[in-house]
Amino acid sequence: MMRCSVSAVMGLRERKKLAAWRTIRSTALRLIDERGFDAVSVEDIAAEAGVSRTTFFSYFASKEAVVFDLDPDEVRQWQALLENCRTDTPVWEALTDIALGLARLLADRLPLQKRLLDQSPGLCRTARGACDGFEPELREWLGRRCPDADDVRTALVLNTAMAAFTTAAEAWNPNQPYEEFLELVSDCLRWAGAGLAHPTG
Amino acid sequence: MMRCSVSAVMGLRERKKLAAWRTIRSTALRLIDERGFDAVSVEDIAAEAGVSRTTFFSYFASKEAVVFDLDPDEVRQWQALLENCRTDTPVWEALTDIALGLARLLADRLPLQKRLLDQSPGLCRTARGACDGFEPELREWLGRRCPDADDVRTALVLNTAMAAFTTAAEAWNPNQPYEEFLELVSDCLRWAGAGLAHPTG
DNA sequence: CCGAAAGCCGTACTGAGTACAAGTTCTTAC
DNA sequence: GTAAGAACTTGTACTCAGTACGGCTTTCGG
Repeated sequence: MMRCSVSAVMGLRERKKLAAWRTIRSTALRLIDERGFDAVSVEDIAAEAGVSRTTFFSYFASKEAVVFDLDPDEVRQWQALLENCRTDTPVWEALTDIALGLARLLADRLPLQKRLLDQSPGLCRTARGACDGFEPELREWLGRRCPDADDVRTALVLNTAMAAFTTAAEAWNPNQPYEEFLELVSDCLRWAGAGLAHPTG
Repeated sequence: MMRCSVSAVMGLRERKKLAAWRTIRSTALRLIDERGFDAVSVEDIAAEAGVSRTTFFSYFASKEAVVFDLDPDEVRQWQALLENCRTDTPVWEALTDIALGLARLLADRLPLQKRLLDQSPGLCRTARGACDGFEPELREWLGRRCPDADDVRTALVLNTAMAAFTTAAEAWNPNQPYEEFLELVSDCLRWAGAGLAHPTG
């Protein structure tokens, strides 16, 4: 076991799985972009991607997941982002860095996601999905980072940071250059960090 | 039209509608409390309440709505809360007052809702529902209150306040006295208002 | 009391999500 | 290389939320 030839780096099975994942996802995004989220059924996606409906649901937990789930590569980057985080800076600064890192990580797909959210009412419910998917890992990270802190306070920090990120995502116009979004994220986190009871500074 | 006899205060039609609403709602909460959200179908609720499935959906937009929607009486109280808000205090203070007023308004049902959320995975997705339902009106209120403010900043204030409220609701144990929850709401809003970048104060 | 509006119900449909058994493809240990 | 077995795919069949609609009953206004 664990031979080191090229094909053993990632077995045929794994490679096929990743390829299927990407085919399904890109097919789904294309169709949804063309017709709108509600006008595309899972059936349509599966057929167009050349798999069965059953298989679609073995890759994605729901129809919405196909819009929001991360590519395995991106998952690795996201994990690296959390791991390589400086531990000598204040928590809020570290969180800001993570938020900006995440924003950069999502640069390819967020504009599309934003457009879909803006036009597809059926997707609004999960608007938070764009960011909520990262909550469990972030929570864990925060717990490791501040093991002695008050639970409520920690949760508040996390939820507020996510609210700031979401606010930036909502305010941003996907036709603007991505830099604008990064600045919005930065602004929102700075404001929330400084305290919203104070007048704008 | 517009006679002032007793029966004209609220026509028979309206009274029946309100009665039906309350019957459906209380039936639903009872069943869901007994068996869990996912183990109760809309069919069950409708049957037990003595109406048709169709009628259920004419009263509630979704199965989740029956858990979170406000009683018309509560809607009036909620609107009054927004209207009677002092305009001479800083926004964040006013928001804190509203949050506390809302918490008091929900005192009857929030413990039950919290219990349901804690145990019913199917409801988690809408966890925000407990508070998101108030967003549109709050947003409007904020817009009226600060017509000249930066849109992003305003949205951030709103989203952060809701995050604080949600954090309190998540942290609170429904078996604790309700006072604890009110204090949590107050704490979370105070912290967020003071700025999360600063150490606990 | 009569017409119009509002409300209720049964029926029938779409589409998401799950369960499962049978078939296919890859892996691995020999 | 091959055979046992794990992992993956697929079709089928089901449950349930949510929508559309036509017909019936109740209430309202005059």
